Amino acid sequence: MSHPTPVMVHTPAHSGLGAALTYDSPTSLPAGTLVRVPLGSRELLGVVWDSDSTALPEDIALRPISHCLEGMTPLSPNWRQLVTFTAHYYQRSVGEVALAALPNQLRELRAEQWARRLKRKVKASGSDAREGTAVPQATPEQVQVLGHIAANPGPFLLFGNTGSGKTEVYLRAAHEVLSRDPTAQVLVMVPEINLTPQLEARFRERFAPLWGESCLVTMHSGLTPAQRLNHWLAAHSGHARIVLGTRMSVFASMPGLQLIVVDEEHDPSYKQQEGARYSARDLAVYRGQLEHVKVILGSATPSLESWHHSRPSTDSEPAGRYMRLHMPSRVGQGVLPLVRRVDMNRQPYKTVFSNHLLDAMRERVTRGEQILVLLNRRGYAPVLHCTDCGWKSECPHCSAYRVFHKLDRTLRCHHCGFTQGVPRACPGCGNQDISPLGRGTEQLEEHLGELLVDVRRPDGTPLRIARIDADSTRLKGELERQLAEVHAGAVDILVGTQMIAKGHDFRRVTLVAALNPDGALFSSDFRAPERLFSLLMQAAGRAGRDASISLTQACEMWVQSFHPQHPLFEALKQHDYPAFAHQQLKERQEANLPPFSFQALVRAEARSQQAAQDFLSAARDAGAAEADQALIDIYPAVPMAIQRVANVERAQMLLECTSRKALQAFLSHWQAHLHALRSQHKQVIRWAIDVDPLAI
DNA sequence: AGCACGCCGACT
DNA sequence: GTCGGCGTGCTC
Repeated sequence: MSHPTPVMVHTPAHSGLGAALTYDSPTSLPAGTLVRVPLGSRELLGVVWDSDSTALPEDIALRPISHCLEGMTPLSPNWRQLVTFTAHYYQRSVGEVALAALPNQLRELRAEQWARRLKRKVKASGSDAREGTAVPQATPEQVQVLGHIAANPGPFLLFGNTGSGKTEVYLRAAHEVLSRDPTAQVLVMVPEINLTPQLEARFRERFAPLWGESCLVTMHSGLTPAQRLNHWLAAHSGHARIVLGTRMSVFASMPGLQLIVVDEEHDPSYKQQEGARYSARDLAVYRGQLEHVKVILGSATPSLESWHHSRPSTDSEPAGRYMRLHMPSRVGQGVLPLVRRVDMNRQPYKTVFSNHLLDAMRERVTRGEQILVLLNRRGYAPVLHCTDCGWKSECPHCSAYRVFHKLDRTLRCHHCGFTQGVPRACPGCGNQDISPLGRGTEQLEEHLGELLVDVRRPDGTPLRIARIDADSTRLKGELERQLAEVHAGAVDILVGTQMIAKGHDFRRVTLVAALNPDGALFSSDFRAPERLFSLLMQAAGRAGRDASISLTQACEMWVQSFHPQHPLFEALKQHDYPAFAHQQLKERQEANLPPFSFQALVRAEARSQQAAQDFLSAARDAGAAEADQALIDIYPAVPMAIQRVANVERAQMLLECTSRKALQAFLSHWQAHLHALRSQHKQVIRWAIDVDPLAI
């Protein structure tokens, strides 16, 4: 008996093979079964898909399925629906999304290896429960929040400062579902797992004593292929009760899923920035609805989207779709740091550290306390420049300057990676005197060392400054090593990029300084203030987490700015996210920006800027009539902020609409035009649609 | 996207 | 004489 079987394989949407391919199978295979199928001269992993009414191509002889990966439960209808939705919403092929959501090694596994693995797995499952540690008493606030979560369908926006005890709420909510039902599973998502090892530690500490070490698995890009496969199988089989992972884990196959937690839900790293550009946070909410499972989004500075969606009802307007739960207190004796603004207009020209700040830093170090200094620019200086002829360290391949790295005396392009040694003399005029322009973390570290050379720690030894950024942590394990040094108290001042503001508790930090945050205030990117506020709040949250210190000495967050009266800093001073959000949302509403409208971005890359823009303009013309009818604005094509990267010219075109549905419907029709246009614009290297883009 | 097939320049 | 450049075109 012959069964025509639809199978999804990894084929891109623009190949004419966007839908399922039909294969021949001797037996009827249930949808969700993993199979290997021939395609051309290759053999690929595929997933048997739901047979809809897709017409079979008549003139093609069906090839047989090579074999199926037996002994594994088929992927569930919910999983397939999540994948289908993602593909449609983000304008990609279903096969691409489905196969990208599966561990890579599953693709390479041949039948014999598969059989061996299944046998091995059975004996591996044993319980190894360990000694438990005391579970803290829930605060009245936590009890109340948990009560709301139990009594309402969600999704919930858990709004609470660093240290307000959000993690304890996650733990208890997870414990509740896991202990009620022995097959229940919980998905916990974090922005970047290596930045938040503490969360993993707390989940392990709480649940390993109950259900063994293997009850929790992680999913992130740092796993080896073998680990990824093992962890994926543990989740898929239901053996792992808690999956803790980054954005990719939203696609984890979890048959017993009962709860989804998205920690730091505002974090931009939830948005995938290549391939299918999905938002794992948005998909988590969709998945929750699909699987009738509660979703908790947590943040001290929620995304304005989530804040808006969780607005309480007013006289004129109904409440948003999410339920907002507020946790205002800080657990323990910790108090929120005092925010101090330094008006840089009153400082001498080119001041890096105001004297006030330096004095405060000296005082803290002398007392044996730690300091964080934030600057969002790595390297020594962002530009090298000749005072004679005006030569600047431009990258020959990008429309950007190469950054001067003094430590290894190189000029490095942070966009394409092009690196050269620093020239001895100006390449333009031979002048020996070329000088750095602007400041990066390397220079800051050096400069600070000179300024504080006379400062001694309580034990009389000289102070130590360390730098943490993408350069200093390039080697594997280096971040952990450096952080351990800070925790051990070997470092007094930590200079770094936003990396150090995320996730880590530095218990003895009592002063955090942001040196030059003004760039985000007047940025062309309308989300820049939101990101800055979140970064500063998070950085402020690093300070004063050690009760013994905060009792004796107030913690401080210093902000040096030329616009100290800016409402963003006012709100920061009051630790008042709601005020900030209110002001920002008002601006967004007036300008009709998200969350009051929905956007999509088409990006094109070509050898010449003209070719990239021509393609986009043609696409605009092709969709003009339909877009007009659907009340969609298509803006003219423009060069991207960094127009050229690695000798490729980039252009983009923005689409905007007040209806998400209308925009989505338009995009799926328009795709076909774009594919057709692509063949007429042969100079275009590639193009892609980014739905709900984060940066424009 | 792969991967083959296919038709033109510098090497063992 | 071949090795190999990447331009079209096909894959159930």
